[in-house]
Amino acid sequence: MMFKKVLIAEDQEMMSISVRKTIEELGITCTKYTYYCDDALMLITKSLNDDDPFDLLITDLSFEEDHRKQKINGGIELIQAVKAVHAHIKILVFSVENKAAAIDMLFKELGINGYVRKARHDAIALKAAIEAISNNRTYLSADLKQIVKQKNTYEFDALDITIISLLSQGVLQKNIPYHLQEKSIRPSGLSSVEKRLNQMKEALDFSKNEQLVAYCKDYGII
Amino acid sequence: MMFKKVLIAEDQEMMSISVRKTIEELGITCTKYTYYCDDALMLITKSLNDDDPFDLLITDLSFEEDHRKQKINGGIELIQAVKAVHAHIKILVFSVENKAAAIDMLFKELGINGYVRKARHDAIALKAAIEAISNNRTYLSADLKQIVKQKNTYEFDALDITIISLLSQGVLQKNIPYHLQEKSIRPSGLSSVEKRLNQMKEALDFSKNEQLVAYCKDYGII
DNA sequence: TATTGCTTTACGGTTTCCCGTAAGGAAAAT
DNA sequence: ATTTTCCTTACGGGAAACCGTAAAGCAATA
Repeated sequence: MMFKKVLIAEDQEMMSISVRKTIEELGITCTKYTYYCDDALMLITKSLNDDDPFDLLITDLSFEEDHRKQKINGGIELIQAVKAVHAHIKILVFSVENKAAAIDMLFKELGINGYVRKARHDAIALKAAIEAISNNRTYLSADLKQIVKQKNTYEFDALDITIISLLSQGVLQKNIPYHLQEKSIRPSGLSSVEKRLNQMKEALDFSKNEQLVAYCKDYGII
Repeated sequence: MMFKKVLIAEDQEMMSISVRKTIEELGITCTKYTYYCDDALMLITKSLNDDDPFDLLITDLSFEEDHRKQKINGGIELIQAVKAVHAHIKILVFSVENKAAAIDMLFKELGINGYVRKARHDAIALKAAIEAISNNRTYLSADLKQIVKQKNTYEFDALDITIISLLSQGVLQKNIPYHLQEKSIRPSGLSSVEKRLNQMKEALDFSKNEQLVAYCKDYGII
């Protein structure tokens, strides 16, 4: 039972054009699209009020800021907001993100129905995903399934991220306890800071803080 | 004088579709496309041999690896290889990259003719870029021009980049002289390393190495 | 209340880093 | 050849980070 009404939230105009074209090729005629998260939520709520709801939301994860200030920042927040008003809409995420932990979270915590990565054969993958979801299955491409399985990445929590952020801003390690107290983050002792840094370095097989900063920058953690 | 023959090197199928569509809308009918760098170079050389050369290459920067092992890795290498066989072809880079240093390098060192970022209004930007380049102008969108202009007060040279790379890989500062000697980079003394680090931190108003690593990651310097 | 187990904090010794100063060395100028 | 200048290297004292261990806090349990 193919979808009838689809909403596309994607800020790259070129990519949005392609998604529309692909949808069209599947014979879905009632398609709306937007370049902004706030608009996407607005269209969803409006369609509910009009008693003509969307069946599927195809959304990117990263949206760039511009002059139009948004309340909703990024695809994750959008999915949460949409789920809050329209719990049963199917959601297909279409993004370049390929970090196992992040994708795993999308399925487990946000309950998305499919994930297609912007990559070499994304057009065919997108069609397959829409097809699968319309038949009440979930979709995740084979290569990503493997990556998700072997996710042995360290889970950074708020304390970890705060510590590394402070370091990357030039705060002396011995002064970090003061900053943590200001933010009411516990534990805040210098030894705890040292312990956490050692845990992170141990888990990732690093020896220096500089490596942690580089790693967190690479993976968008800070 | 609009282009007649255009080659598209772009590994994301969806994005490639959109680029083709955009080109078509400009009235350019002789278009070839490929998902691989090696194929792109091959098509360029073949067109030269056939005495029917391409006028314009539109290429992405990042290409993902897959089962087809490539000699040319990424858009930068592709541009260098293409320039080597066909010096006068116009080159338009179409990428998500928004690091000032990287984009600046593309124009100054690789001599590209235009840069369009994959972003909100990329379709209209791509058309404008092709239009501009066909009139022997270069193209860089206004927002990126600003970023490139106000780029770093400090010019990182090979020594700087090597030092910061080593730090970000976990090498102890006191061991850096050894690594520099292995790479035959001079000066290599520990004091010189310290001096350089201080120069960089002074110029950027930083106090710790962690800040330098974060900065260089942000601007794509390492 | 006392015990147990766990987490957080405090402390001291060692290593590394930081920073100023002085010595060494090469190239240019006289 | 000598001086000047600039850059590189060496060294040493003090600050910060690193690391192990011990003490203190705290919650759960009996």
